[in-house]
Amino acid sequence: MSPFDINRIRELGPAVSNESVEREPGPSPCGACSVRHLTFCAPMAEDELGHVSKIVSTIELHPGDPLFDEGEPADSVYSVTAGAVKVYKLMPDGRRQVIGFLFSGDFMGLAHNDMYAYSAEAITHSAVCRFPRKKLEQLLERFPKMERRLLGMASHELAAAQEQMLLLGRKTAKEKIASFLLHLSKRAEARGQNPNPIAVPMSRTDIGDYLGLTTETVSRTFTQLKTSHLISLQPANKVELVDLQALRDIAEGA
Amino acid sequence: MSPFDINRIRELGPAVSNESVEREPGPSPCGACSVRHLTFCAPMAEDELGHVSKIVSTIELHPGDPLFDEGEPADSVYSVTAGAVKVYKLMPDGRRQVIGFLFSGDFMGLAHNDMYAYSAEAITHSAVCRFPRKKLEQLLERFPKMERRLLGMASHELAAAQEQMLLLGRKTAKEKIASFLLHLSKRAEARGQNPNPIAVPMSRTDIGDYLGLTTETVSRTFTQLKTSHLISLQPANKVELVDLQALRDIAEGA
DNA sequence: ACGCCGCCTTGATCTGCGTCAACACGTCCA
DNA sequence: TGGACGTGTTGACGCAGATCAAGGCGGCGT
Repeated sequence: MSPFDINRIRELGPAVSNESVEREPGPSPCGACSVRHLTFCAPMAEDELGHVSKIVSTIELHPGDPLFDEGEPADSVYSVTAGAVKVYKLMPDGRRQVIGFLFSGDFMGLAHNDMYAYSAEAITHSAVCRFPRKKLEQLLERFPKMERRLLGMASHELAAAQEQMLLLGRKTAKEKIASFLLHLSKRAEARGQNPNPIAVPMSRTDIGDYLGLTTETVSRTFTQLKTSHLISLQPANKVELVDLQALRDIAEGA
Repeated sequence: MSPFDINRIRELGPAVSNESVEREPGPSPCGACSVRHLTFCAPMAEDELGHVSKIVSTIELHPGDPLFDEGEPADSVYSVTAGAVKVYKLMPDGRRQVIGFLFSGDFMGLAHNDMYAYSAEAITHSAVCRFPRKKLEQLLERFPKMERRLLGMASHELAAAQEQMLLLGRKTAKEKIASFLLHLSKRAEARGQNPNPIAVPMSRTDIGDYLGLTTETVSRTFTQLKTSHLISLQPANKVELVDLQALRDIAEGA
């Protein structure tokens, strides 16, 4: 699991160093960001790539750092290049709904009007790429095919959101937790990370706010799954999915 | 009161008839469909419009008629031109989550892969416009700006889905119902219909499956709001929002 | 006109999860 | 070294909403 084997692309734009690459689990803004440009816009011709790399900048975030808040003018779109970020909505009395957890390769900030629809905050030490909206739009003007890629990503997001509605509206606590773990595993695999002892970097409270549960219920359900030998809790916030099929059965409500 | 009782599904082929304009609140496939093309793709040049009208066909649906099922190959995108349609997901044991209610001007079927992510079924006597995916894609090739419109619509959908997550995960039954009624009202207004005594064409069961509640709780909450003089239930499934501000306060959890 | 059938409403009871509370454990810093 | 703090776990109890059950009502077909 070597984080980023750079070589892929060298940044042409500002704030670029073609040598500085961290191989750590920690963020590696530049290298990872390059990789992300590819993911974000791939496949992309050389000239396109040049244009894209000129408009981005990398931001490093520490655990708990806010990136933007719901209601702020949405002047940028972001792509996560390392770490984990949560996006959430708040009610006036403080009730919180986590809309999603973002990892390397995920994007956020596509707003249908001019304001962010949610707040974003780093969970772990993270790095994100910033795409100023104005410049991104100019780029879309120039390379209309990028819109299809964006549309594809938005559709994907939409399908995920609808799946989450089913979870929030109709699943039990146990089904929610099982679905959540399987989802995390699938996404880790998709991004080339170890899908089985999965990293679970977010707190019980965050998980609860994502699944429509309290931290106590999350905790109890974890121990229940552990006691039934479906999962095993490991050090460093890792969770091993011991009986995948049983978890799948539970997640689907079978 | 059956505005039209013609043959069930009447495919209108390439030509959009420009004369048949209905004046009824009931569905009006041809006229409305034309209008919808405009909405779907507006603003659109004359030649574009010509192209679009060549690829669509109109389908008439009666209450309870299915349009497509989750898991089917997604060969078409649909735009509702009259009536009301629900889209929903099912769990193996029959639990149901209604993902959304669609009215005139709404579209569905944007799938991120090749299968529909949900099932669609008419609630009232309805009409929808069918856009074969293949032909739509050719059109997108020819008129890339349409993709921006589609992207805008998808982003809008996404924001709505995220708002619904907050509702499903964190709101009480009363807050859910109040939010739902206000949402219906806003959408009726957006489409130029009466926003106050609002039409509520879907059943209590559908509402419950949309809000993550049972029909009994939906019913009880309606009577509770009625008893508190916040709403008034009128004949023909109409609901009057008597105290808008109080409803808004409840919906926001204030 | 009648009876059937869906949908809605209402009541009684049950329960999954929330709430409140206590405590264990690790980390940080004085 | 100790204590304050944040995070996680566990227990006891309560409640919002689910479940079970019983009508009411209106539309529709014969």
